Amino acid sequence: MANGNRAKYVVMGMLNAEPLTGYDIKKRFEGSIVKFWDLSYGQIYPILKNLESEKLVERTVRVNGNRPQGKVYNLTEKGKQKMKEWLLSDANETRLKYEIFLKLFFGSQISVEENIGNIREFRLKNLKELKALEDFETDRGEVSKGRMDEKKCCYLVAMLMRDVHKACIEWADKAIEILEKTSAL
Amino acid sequence: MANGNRAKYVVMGMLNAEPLTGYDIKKRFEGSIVKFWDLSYGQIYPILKNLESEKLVERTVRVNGNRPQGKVYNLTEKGKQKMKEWLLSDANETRLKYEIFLKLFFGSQISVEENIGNIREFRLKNLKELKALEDFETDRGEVSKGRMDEKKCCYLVAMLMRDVHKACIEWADKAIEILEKTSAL
DNA sequence: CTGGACATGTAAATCGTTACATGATTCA
DNA sequence: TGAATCATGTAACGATTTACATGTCCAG
Repeated sequence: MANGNRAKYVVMGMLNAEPLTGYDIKKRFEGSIVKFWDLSYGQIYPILKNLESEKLVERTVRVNGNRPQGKVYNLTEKGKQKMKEWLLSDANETRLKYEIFLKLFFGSQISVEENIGNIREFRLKNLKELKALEDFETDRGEVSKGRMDEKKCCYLVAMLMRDVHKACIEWADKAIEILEKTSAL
Repeated sequence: MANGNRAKYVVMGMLNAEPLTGYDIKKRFEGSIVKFWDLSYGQIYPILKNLESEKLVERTVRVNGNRPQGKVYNLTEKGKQKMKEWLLSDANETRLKYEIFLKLFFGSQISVEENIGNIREFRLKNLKELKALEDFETDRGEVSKGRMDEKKCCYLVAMLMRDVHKACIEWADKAIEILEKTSAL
């Protein structure tokens, strides 16, 4: 397993919250905080088929009026178990993989000014991501005894993302300052 | 091009600094700050073949004594041009893709204590990465007029990585505190 | 003379994206 | 009636990993 089959668990995690069609799953990413984990239909439908054959999900038919309209999947007990196992397994890969690292690493192949340009762009993108996060930052979730409600989960994820983007922006400011000194020398 | 052919540019970037064999390229990642961008032989050799057919690299033979020993590649003028183009192109993807996001996002499916466990592990891994960075943090590079020397590049990358890992650790402390309050309620 | 580092590659499998094909329903 | 949205899927390609196969050179 190259990277631990994350896509599979994204699907299962979503189905654990509520029964959904493949189409629904795709749509759930829009406006979601985990939109960067977006799956394509080319992944979703085969995964659903696969999960069904493993009896990790069950298929029912969504009825609208008297017509069938969509295959709705929901997580079985076995599926819930598998999902929990994954949630409790070791999270791998804490390493960062920003393209800016690579460009900066090879930065001696371009001028200082050009490097500053790249950093400015990196800063700008982080700023945009930060702004996009604002919607998620407000609701801390209920203070419910011993339970993790979904809002609290979302809040914590948003908080981490915000902090990382902020750190990147602050770094960019420092880096530009250092390089401008070099440049002005 | 799904993600802009980064692997190709990693190879070219390395060859721009010095002529190397495929084997050398692989070894260059060990102990390097961009070790997370490690390529497999299954990628390196086909890429090298490909770059040669595009005349972006040239092959010579490394001679050791009087025996040939390894195919050494170096970047052609055309290759340097391509590399520069990439360095000046828009860096895409500033989004973070930590597995912890996903686990936290689905965190309502496990207990608060289990979530705290995951966060603690995330914290620990960031701490390890931080320590591994210490070697790179020292040398700021020469203050050379208008040029980006390799040490400065390395220093800036290390600085960014360090800042991000620090932000993650600080977030983890805050998050654990919040969750412990919930738990103790 | 043997194990480890040097060195080059291929095959298979997995993972993921993009583009395409198809068709039903809904609403203006 | 035509566009948008709902809905399901496949095919082709591209990226990446893992495992395998092969062989040389050098030091102890």
